[in-house]
Amino acid sequence: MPELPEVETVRRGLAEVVTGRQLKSVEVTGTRSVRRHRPRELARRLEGRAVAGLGRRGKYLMIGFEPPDALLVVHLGMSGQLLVADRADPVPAHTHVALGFEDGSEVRFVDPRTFGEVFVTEAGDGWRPAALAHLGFDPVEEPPGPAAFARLLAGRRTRLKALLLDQRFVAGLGNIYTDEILFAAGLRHDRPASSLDRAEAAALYRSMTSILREAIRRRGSSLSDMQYRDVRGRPGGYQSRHRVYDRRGEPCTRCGAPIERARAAGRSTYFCPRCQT
DNA sequence: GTTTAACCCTGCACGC
DNA sequence: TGCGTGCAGGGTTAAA
Repeated sequence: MPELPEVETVRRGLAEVVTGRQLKSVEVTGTRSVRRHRPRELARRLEGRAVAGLGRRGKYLMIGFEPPDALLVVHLGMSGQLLVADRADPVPAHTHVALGFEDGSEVRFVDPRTFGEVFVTEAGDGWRPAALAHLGFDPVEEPPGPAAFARLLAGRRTRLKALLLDQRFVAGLGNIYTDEILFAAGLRHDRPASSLDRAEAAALYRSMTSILREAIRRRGSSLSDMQYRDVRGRPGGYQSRHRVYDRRGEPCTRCGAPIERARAAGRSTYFCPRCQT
């Protein structure tokens, strides 16, 4: 399931391929993926325009068009992929949107579970569209700093796992990276956010920023066949660095205690019962 | 304000 | 081998 590091990897891969290219056609074959629009609306608003650049806010990918006042926003949901192909290549199952460029290349939005979506919106100031105004800070693009982060935690009684998953608080974390971040910080998922002292808040902030940067460096996490792939269909490499996620019963890499699984914020949650307090 | 559950959907693991 | 069942998860919404 693509989270911030995976979306960032897709953004970088896509930027290399489509920046400056003119969009020739938009073909919509899966209406659920473009549920905010009528099927022809994407084509009407974007065809004939050139790609100005790529951006990202949390798990949302933004393709900006010239003149810079329209954005094609993509959320990959659970199973979404953006794949670069040649127009002549066979079209994979569950391809819902195809962006055709003037040079014959194609960007395909493939999404078996259809939790993802694609929509077009006004760019707004500095690529901050109103449609994404609900998002909290992006921990890679706009890290608030440890002191401000501690202040954000202070007023919240919510448990840490639920808070980190809340896109209105911090944008880009999902189930995998919240568990990895909490382990690295030595904090349990069910600690109320407001119970952290200054050192714990700082540790959480450091873990969050450093794990995300390292995961981006390793091009994200891919856990199984269905899972995330980059724009060329290649898996990421960060899964080998997972210390707790999907490791129930395996020994903690730090203390040897078996990793446990619990239900938190409606999600499977993996943690070390000894290292995380 | 916070928490829980349901919903959308498909592939896959599992038990029989 | 084949079938049915339950689970997985991101985001939104409703209910508690």
